[in-house]
Amino acid sequence: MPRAKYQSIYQDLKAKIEDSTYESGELLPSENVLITQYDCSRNTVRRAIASLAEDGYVQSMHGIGVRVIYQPSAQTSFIMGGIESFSESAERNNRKPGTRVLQLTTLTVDARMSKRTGFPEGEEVWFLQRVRYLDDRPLILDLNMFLTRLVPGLTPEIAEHSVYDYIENVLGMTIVTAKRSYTVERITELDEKWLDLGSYNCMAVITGQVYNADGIMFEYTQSRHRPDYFSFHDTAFRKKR
Amino acid sequence: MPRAKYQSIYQDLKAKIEDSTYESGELLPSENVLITQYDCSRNTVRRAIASLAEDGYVQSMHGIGVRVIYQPSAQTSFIMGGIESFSESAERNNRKPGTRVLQLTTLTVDARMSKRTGFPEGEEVWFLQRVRYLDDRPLILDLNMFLTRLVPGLTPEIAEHSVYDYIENVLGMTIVTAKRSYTVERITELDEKWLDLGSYNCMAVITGQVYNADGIMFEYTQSRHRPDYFSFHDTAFRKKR
DNA sequence: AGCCAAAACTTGTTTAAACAAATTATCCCG
DNA sequence: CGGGATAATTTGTTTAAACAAGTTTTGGCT
Repeated sequence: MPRAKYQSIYQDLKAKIEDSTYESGELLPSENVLITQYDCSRNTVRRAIASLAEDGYVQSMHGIGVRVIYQPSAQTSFIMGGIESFSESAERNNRKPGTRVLQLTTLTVDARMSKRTGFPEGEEVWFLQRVRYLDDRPLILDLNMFLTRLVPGLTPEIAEHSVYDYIENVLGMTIVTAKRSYTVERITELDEKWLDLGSYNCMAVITGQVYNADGIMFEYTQSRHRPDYFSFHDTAFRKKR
Repeated sequence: MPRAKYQSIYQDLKAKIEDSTYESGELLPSENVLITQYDCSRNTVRRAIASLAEDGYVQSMHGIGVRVIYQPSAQTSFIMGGIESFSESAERNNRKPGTRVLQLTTLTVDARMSKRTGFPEGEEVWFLQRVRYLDDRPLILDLNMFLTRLVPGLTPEIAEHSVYDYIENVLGMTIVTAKRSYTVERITELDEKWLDLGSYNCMAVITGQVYNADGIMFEYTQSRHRPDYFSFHDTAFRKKR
């Protein structure tokens, strides 16, 4: 459960928006009302509301109030969001996850690899390649590289289950930030060899760097998805001049 | 220029990170130092730092400091981010923009269209279809629908120049929030008819709803990009349990 | 009724203070 | 010299207060 008061207010408001206690298009109760409802200060309420705005749930209007702009998404595809392990995503989308490990070796980062991944040259890393199954169909090709210095003791068994579970619950490392880039690329021989591609000649590709609690980049990842099993959602704001 | 103090601090720190005054991997000066540097309160400094973290520029570490995790991205492709008009994006990526208007009509939203776009049934909307050129090559197919009630007086001339410029500077409406969904879809007959597709049989598709300052959704948009001219960047955070 | 000023209510920004929690540096003692 | 408690430093959370700025309501005057 949330350790901070603003987080519990955020979650309570979020739940009430999702179950239409506060309906889309309406205004939230004013800050003063929420202050008495949650018995807290104005800043704490405002912090919760700011998080909801960041998620695209509400939009503040100066002098007027806070409008609910939430729209439930009826998505049937594989939805990305936040930092999640494959197992977590599959579970959230009500699909049966499966994993086949193709390769697990160590290698030393050279100049070319350093430029591509962002790892310092000379660092030793794990090189892990996996096929991901959703409901028994091979749909995603995952490439992961982990700093062996920070993620020691990887085994095929761990890679088949969940590396993130191992990192967080066995090694005790905290995962914090991920920077990602979304592109669409032509299929490769590896894609064709291992995946069920249908007639697609493109893949949705997510590449990213992941940082731990010390602000050290410990993982580079590339995830190749068959197009119809990929969907990503985002909220953006118009920059003020 | 920024109206608020925290915004100018944010921009100043951002610039100093981008020009390596504060290098990646290093710690920012502590909050107390920044308070004296910028002659402001702690909350104001913290607000600026929170924005930098949201952008993936820094990461705070409890009891230690704020680490810079910025990495400059070599942007060779067409990069999306924030809410921008096509002209603005093209200019930022140093490409010559061009537009050809295919269709500009009005229609009434029926049940099927309402479900797809999120517009209320019965509303009258503009239906606008355009081909977008980058450096004289047809690469993007844009479909826009605007509430005629909120965006009156559209003409092919405006559509060829910039609808957003018309909305903001002529109508005086303020654009605030955009919710987007990124998917990859098979090419359609329209894609093939109007665009230079190479051998791709997929398109990167961005669909979205845009809200104005009153929290009213006034635009539905679908933008179909040729894969090699599309790239989107994002920063995500691991959810705390 | 209509108009206008004032008041009330809303969100936005900034400062100040106190305490909590995590890490690092210091100092004292054996 | 080593170890451990203590102090200092750092970020995290919460409260309180004041003022600014935008919108709506009120009320009074013509």
